[in-house]
Amino acid sequence: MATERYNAREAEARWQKAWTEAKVFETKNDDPRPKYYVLEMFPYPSGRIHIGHVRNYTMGDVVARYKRARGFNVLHPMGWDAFGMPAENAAMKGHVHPKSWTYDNIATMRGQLKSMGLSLDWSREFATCDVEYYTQQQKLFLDFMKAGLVSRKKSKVNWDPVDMTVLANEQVIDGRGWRSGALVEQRELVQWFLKISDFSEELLSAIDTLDRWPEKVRTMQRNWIGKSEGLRVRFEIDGPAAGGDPTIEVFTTRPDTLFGMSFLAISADHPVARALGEGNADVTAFIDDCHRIGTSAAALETAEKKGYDTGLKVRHPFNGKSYPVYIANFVLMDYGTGAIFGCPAHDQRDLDFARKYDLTVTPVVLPDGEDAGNFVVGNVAFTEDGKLINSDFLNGLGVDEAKNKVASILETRDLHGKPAGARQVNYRLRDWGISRQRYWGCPIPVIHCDSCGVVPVPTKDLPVKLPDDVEFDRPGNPLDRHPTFSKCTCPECGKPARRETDTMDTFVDSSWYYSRFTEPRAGTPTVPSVVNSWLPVDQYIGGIEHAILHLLYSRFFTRAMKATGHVDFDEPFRGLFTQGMVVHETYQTADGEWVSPGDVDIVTDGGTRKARLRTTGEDVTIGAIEKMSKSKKNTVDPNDILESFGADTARWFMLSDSPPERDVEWTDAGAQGTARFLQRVWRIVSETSELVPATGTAEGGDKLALTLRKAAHKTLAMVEENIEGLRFNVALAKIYELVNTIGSALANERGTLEGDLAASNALREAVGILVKIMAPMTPHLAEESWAALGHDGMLALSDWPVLEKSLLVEDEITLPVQVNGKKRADVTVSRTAGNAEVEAAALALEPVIRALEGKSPKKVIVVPGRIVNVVA
RNA sequence: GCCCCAGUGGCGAAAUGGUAGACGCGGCAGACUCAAAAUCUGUUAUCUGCGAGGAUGUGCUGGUUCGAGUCCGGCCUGGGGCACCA
Repeated sequence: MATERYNAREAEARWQKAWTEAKVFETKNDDPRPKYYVLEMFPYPSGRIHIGHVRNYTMGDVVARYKRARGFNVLHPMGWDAFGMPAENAAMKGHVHPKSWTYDNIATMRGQLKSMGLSLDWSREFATCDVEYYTQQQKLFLDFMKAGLVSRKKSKVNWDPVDMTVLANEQVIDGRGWRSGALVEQRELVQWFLKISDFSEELLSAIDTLDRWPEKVRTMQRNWIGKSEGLRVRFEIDGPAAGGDPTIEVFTTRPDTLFGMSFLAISADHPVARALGEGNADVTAFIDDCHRIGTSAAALETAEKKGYDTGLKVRHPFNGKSYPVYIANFVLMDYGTGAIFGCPAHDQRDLDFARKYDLTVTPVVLPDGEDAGNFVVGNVAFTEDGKLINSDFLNGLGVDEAKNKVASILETRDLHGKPAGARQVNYRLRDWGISRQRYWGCPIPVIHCDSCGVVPVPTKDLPVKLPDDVEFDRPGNPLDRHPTFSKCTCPECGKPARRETDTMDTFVDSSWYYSRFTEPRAGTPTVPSVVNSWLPVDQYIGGIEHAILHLLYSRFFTRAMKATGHVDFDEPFRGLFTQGMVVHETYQTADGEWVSPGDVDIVTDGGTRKARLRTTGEDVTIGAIEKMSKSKKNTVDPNDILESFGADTARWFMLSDSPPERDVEWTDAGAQGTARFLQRVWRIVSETSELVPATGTAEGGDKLALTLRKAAHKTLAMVEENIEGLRFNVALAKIYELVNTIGSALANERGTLEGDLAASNALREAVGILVKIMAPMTPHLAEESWAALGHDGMLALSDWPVLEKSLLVEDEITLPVQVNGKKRADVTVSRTAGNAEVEAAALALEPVIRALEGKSPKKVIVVPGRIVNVVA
């Protein structure tokens, strides 16, 4: 058969051009068909697309192309999450302006994405660093201010005392600044916040409505919001008050354990701690020590638990005893009241602390089945339910009863003019600090006036544009030292004033871009009628690493935009899918240098794989399969893949094998296998077009014709089901099976196919279905094949095949037969056979009789259409 | 440290509580070829057996069930997130 090989490079460029020229993927807002909005998380323009992008955008594209074929008006846009630190780092390192660095990167990456053949509406593209985009974002900010959703308060930052600059958490390594190596300090700055905590309850309860989100993401968000019901308890200071207030208030979810108290601990930032620190060098030293741990929760909680005994005592509300007050490095000022009471027997952290400082451990909750006389707590706290002991009037109660009793008493008792206790619902979720002391972000549009205070920039004066003439020759915020940026006049009184130099967290940019795509050039943030018709996003696809922050901020932002009239819906993402990462083997030379896969040859020597350095032939060690990272050099550049194999191979391979939510490993051998498979499909298409030139209708037929038709329609049904469920790897496996069926028919039944019209029409139908169901994954090959089969017009514009359900029904079914849960035989029965009939047939089988060893069955379980289990 | 997730052949994996290993990669054997590549066919969990077959097997461990990779309890290992990386 003189079939030419499929030339991916040539065909892909040709079809990409044809799609662009015909504007096939440009979406109209007034199209009457039902809408479908599919969106992948937009990329940060780091310079080159990453293999993870290839995977993410291929998945979205499969959905987009599939839904388009099924008759939807599909919106599938792309843009750039273009503000952020790397541009400034590049500016400091390479003397290139963040703006040109970013836009150059975008140009490169746009080209790479285009070569993937994604069905994107490029006419809607924007970058968040476009002045047009951040102007609208500034308008939103001003509207949020008006609506009372913005606040200013003091909050902590990591401060590098040598570079004199604020550091991001990732720039703090082992407590030191990444460039200077100086010990990082905490500083308090007055910063801008969005009041996400106003929506804590709403964001929590609405999680129940997100039924097309992964359960694990919903759980993570629930835990993050962290609703807890507890009691604020005020303890009287035993002796002179520090700082005026004669009491210290704690928040606890376990008021039932009050009688097990052995200390009270306050945060290093608690007003009492600060008051004690004044004029006391020891206290100050301890507080400074706490501040050096950093600001990240992970650092705080993995640090060794330390406390400082202040010498202060508090009086217990019930037993009248005094307990020591510690300043402790694990108590957070941001959560609750910044103070806790410690009950070591029933809280692990308190127990660790008590053991370290030799404090008493009194169990007050007795596990069921334990004896109060012998029960002791060792090094594991008991945190579950039980009966109260050693607790005076609470003895014998359950945990919940005891909590209620304590709350009822304390909320009616007076302590220095206020109730001694108050029930409170508390959330872990904190307000969203959006201030960044950096250049490459959206300027916060406010002005500071000595007379008028904080004044919003009037809308007519927007945008507050980032100046281009900035220098990165030293660390710190270039906006601060810019000669004119901060100089302005107060819009209210006209006196000289200062412009805010903080810019916004880049999470703000990504919290509403999905709405902007619906009308990306509008002079308002959104056009409500348009955005309300498109949103919510039907299918959002992105990395699991965004499970909490980005997705929660977006959910909040949508509500804030609703409150200010920009949108009229609550939840931005109806369906969410979180994909796994792309991983790769690592390679290391004998002296520990990491080696890139591109510099390594893999050889198989007697069944074992070995790796050699291509240049020198030196053996290198094959290491663990890990997340691709620059430091381990185990990255694969998608460009190489696209150039050597073509987009369809890259796309197909990214979808095959691994389930999309799991990590996937890129292997060269796998890519080659995919390329071979695509050539095989091309041969099948070519042979079919030569063999069956006429267009006939497939119907009826027997033997081969029926086999082919059944295989094609069964595959069609499975592919529909598995694309809808985003199980791409399974959909692909079913396509392989169809190709195997068609391939073996072409190889072994040539005579029938040439002589029997029913068979040849069935072949043609099967190949046509094959091409169409592959089109979402390998669109270029599918277009080329469609044309080769003699069709006019683009496949991208044609409909999905119509499923003939009658072909899915089988007359006979084969059921496995188990004896005591072990499979012993198969039984083939009519589809309509009743349970008694199936049972009789199963018991008559020779292997079943043998397995029963003469015993009579006690019970026979027949699950219709599934299985027979004989219990002996 | 806290929250969440994953673990199945040599490898990637499949499996509404119902035949564990579909499909692919790799390997092995064969066909075609002067030869190679490409292609095609067969085979491929482990142990045992000439074979029919039998036994074992889904990270470890205990449980629920007629039946558990799947559900529940306790562990182990790896990964993601932890509020200024995006």
